[in-house]
Amino acid sequence: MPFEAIDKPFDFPKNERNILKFWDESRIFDLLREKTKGKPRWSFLDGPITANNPMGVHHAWGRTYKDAYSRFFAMNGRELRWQNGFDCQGLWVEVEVEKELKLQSKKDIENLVPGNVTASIEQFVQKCKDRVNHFARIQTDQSIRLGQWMDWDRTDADWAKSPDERKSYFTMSSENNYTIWSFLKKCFSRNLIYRGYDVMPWCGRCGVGLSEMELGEGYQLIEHRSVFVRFPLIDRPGESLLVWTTTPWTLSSNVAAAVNPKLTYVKIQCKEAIYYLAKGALKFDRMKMGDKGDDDSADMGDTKSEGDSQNAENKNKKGKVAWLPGVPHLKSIEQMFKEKGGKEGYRVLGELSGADMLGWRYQGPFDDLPAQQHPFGFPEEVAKIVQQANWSENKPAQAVHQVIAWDAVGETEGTGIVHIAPGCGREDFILGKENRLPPIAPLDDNGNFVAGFGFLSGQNASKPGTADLVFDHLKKNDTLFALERYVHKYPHCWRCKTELLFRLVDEWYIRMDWRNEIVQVVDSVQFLPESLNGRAREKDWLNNMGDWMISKKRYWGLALPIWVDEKDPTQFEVIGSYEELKERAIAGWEEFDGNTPHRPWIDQIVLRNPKTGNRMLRIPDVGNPWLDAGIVAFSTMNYNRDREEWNKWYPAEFITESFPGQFRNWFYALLAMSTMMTSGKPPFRTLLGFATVRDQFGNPMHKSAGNSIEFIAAADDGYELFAEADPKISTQELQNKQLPKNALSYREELITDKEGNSKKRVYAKYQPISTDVVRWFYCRHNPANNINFGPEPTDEVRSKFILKIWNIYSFLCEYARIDRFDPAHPLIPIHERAILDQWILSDLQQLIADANKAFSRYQVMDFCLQAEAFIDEKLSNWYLRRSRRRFWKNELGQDKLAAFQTLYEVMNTLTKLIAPIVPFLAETIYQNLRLPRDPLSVHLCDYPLIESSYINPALSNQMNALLDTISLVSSARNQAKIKVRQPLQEVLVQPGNDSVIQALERFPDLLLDELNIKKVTLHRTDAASLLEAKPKLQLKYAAPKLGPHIKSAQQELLQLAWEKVKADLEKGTLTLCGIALDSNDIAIEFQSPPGWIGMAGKGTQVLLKIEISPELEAEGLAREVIRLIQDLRKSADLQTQDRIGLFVETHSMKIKQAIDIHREHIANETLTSQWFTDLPSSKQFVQKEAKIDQDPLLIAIGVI
RNA sequence: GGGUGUAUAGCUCAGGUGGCUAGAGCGCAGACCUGAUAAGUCUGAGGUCCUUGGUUCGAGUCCAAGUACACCCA
Repeated sequence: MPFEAIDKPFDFPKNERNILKFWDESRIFDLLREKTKGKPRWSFLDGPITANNPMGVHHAWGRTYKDAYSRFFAMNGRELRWQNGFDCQGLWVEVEVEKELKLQSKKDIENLVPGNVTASIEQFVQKCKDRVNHFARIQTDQSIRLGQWMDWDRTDADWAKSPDERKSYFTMSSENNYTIWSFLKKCFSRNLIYRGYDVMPWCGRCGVGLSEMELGEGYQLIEHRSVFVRFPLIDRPGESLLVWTTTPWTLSSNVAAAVNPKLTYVKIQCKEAIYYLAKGALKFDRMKMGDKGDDDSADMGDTKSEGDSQNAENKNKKGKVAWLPGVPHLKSIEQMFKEKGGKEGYRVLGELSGADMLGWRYQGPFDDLPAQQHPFGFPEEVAKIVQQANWSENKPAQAVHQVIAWDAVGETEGTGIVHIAPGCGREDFILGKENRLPPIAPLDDNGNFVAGFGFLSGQNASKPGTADLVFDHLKKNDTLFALERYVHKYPHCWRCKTELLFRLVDEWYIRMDWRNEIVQVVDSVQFLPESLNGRAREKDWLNNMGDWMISKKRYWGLALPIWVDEKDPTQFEVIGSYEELKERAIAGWEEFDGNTPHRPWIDQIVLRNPKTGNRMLRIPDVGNPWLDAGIVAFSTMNYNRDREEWNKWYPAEFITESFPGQFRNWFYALLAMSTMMTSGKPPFRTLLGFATVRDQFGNPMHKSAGNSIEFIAAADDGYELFAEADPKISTQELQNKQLPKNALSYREELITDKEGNSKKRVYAKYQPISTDVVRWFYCRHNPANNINFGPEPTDEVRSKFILKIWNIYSFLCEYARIDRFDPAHPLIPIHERAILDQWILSDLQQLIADANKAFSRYQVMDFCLQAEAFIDEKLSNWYLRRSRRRFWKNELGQDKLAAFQTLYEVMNTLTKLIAPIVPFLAETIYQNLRLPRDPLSVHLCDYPLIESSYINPALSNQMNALLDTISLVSSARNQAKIKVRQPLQEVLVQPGNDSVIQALERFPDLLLDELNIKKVTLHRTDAASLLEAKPKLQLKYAAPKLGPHIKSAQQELLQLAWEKVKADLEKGTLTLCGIALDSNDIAIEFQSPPGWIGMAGKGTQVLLKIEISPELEAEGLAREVIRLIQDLRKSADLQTQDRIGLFVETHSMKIKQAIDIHREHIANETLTSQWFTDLPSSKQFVQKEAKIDQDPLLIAIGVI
């Protein structure tokens, strides 16, 4: 039976859980799939979520879009795949597993089973799989809680299956991995796969190289010690190059020194020694930025703010180097010479060009190390490659130290002579190759010195103690010139925050010289929202990106199917499938078969090189995880097993993901891989990007910042946020400034932070938000902008939308139940219903049209805002407010029935319109409204289409005109300071357009009731104006006609009498400064005449008579009395339909008389069935002392 | 260092092709309405439309330079 009573207050989160149960038990999702089976397809491709942690509220944004659009298209009768995806492989999982197992390094991983690397990796990989499965299941449950409909793995039996057999896709599945193999094979057969040697940023903790893109994410301003070193010149006894470096450990691997041949250098004598350095470097103020000659004196008076350097984040001010507080500012090099020279100071002996110095040979600071003495560089493996690739002469580094040319050398950083270590820096490496110098690569995977570096071997390069060892060594051989503390921006591992090192490594790449093919594909897909210019961004990335580095020296991930000839590292092959591997394997197949294509099992496989007959071994590297995610347009759509089926779903109609980063990540991988796999068919038609979730103050969300919110906390559990500060700050201040308001409770704690400072932390606890609120919150937002999420913004959405629609629904149920309204009753034809009914149904059709348009264009925000406006401005605030009395009537007559049928239809339709966005709320309302003949669930209904016979544009215009007019009159009332409760006699309206006239002729009652006025009189349009008129030029139209005469025309217009202007305009032309203008060119402003209250807007004028007769006053007083009684009824918790006994007592004759005159009216309004002449003594009665104006009034009521 | 974008009320944001006496929501203040409302209505306070120059009768809007921030790239 419809219209069950509704709990007050209503527990929305609990209700959502009940709805989930209902969907489950009644198999609603299955029924939907049955309903849409065989219908036209709408292909959605899910971008996989990283299965590494429980969901945060930020995950809900994209998942809400995915669900809302899926549900819409399903209601629209389209068939979907409903497949969710999990991203499983990669370093992020490994890092978390390492934390779990408390492992510090790759060495620890390989020693999990002591002494057995293979077994250790096997165990580690298994832990990674376990973690992925664990969190995939949690995310599945949480997504279900979000209301996301996908074909989920729900039962233990589902989760016991292999990833290949589950309903969601997993990038760790064998299918996914083998499909990537086939992609790599295609690349290989086009000769695009190569092995590259390069110096890369390297994280010694993770043991991986970082790509350029990862590098950018981890720059921090930190302090290092930099050093000035002397390189003694071999053919010039007593003379030295002066060299500066911020990475002392790289001096061990020095090979050359670079100068700029175009710069001028100076020869300086200080004490007995002679030094060479760049002329410009000598006196340069090293605290200034060196880029531009920026010596303008514009920063006068800036000294105060410069001195104010307590700011830890010392901003990079104009021309100033960013610096840390507490670190001494840098000395100039000249100052160092002065200090070293004592009384004698220093002398400049001469100048020379950098070009003159080229070829000078010098003695390196670490020439006695074995590493410096090994031909072709060091260590052995590197030397081998260098020799093979013919990058250098057959000499050790120590024998080739010399001055080389590099035009990037400047004189504003260091000494203008740059220490070059080709094994420790990217530019150094390139320079080394150009000059045929052998590289020395000092570090192993963990950032420790390898053997061959004497006392340095085994030391970690980024530990400060290592720098001390270097300094000691330099002091011992008397090459240390000066030490200093130095501040710079230095890259860190974005994942574990360790300082990065630069290291010579070999990695595998896909050459991307076929990027134009991808660009063409990009041209054929749609990027939304348009304001983001996604296509341009993607193209920009494609045109600027380097080759794609696909390898990582780790354990858990795609096993790159590359096998290299054991004896000739230049020969390698890519394997494209399981079958091919089986065919080619000459050893290890038995160990491998039956396992997933992962390490360590795959590592056992040995192939034979058909060209050389040598054995081929797999490279130990795993793949870039974007390969995993980029292949899913194939691996999840049956590309390998059923090409015909794949063709039906490819390309996807729609994808949506958070865009920061994805133009170079998932979007890129998807586009690139699809281009390669299909020779140019796009993987999707429309891409919807959306921005980033912030906290409600606009700050990034971080667990450590206390402002992040877990998804399940927002949905069900409630959540705590915290802010912290110095204990001296009062708790109150923290609450006011740094925490959102409206918390349920607060608590505070004293803590000690990492630096050992004691801090006060204040926690604020909030109630759960409920997922419908979260979903509407996201959908109503512009996807191009970041969204600020928190208790206050979500509260706003709750009251603005969820509660508003809920209250209308609750009103409908309450009265429908009282009146036993039967929705199955034959419908009253629309033209026989009240004007309000016709109007709201007409405007509802517009909303239906807007909804269909917005959803099918992937602009759901437009619909949400229109729905909010419809519900608030039209339905709640006008239709229902003006219709309430129709529902209060005693008997169920035609008009009341029409009102019920109308409100029922509006609510029923609205429910379907919003169902894709707020599925729980919609289902709840629908279930309480539906008839037995209706579909079992709102989600099994068809999405509403417009009913054209309901559409009545003229009526909409009239109603808008009426609302405008009402707004004018109530503004006038407000100005006159007469409450609406006080009836007034008359309002005059001079209409500005036909809609106002029609409205006031058709339905004046709406205006009179709303404004509590007895009579409205239409003032003739052609009569004299009600208000005093002031004509002004409408510049938008008049200006082009008047041109330079505008000012004089304005003057002339001021002089003219209004009657004359009006008469001229009615004739058609008004001439100013000899130029003909028409009525469009003139705007008219109005002022009310003295003694009247008037308003004007949109051409309409209203004039309100404010005289109050004794009759009107009595009526007003009666209404005051009614309101007071109603208040009392409400505060006494009476039921709406309870009948009461009433006692009223006052000394005011006016009020007494008003009550007597309106006795019957008061009784009707307040459901009074018995008037008491004495104060009833019964306990059932409640009483209240009230006041009308200054007169006291005693009221008592009780249920009878 | 290069590219792109943004800069409007305390906060979040609107403001095609120049006509603006610059708007909305939230927040704030006052009044009002209310037996669906956890709401709503009306009014008010609050802006150097980032800065400086230019084009124009007229610039939030167009142009140039600068500053700050964001994103992308190196």
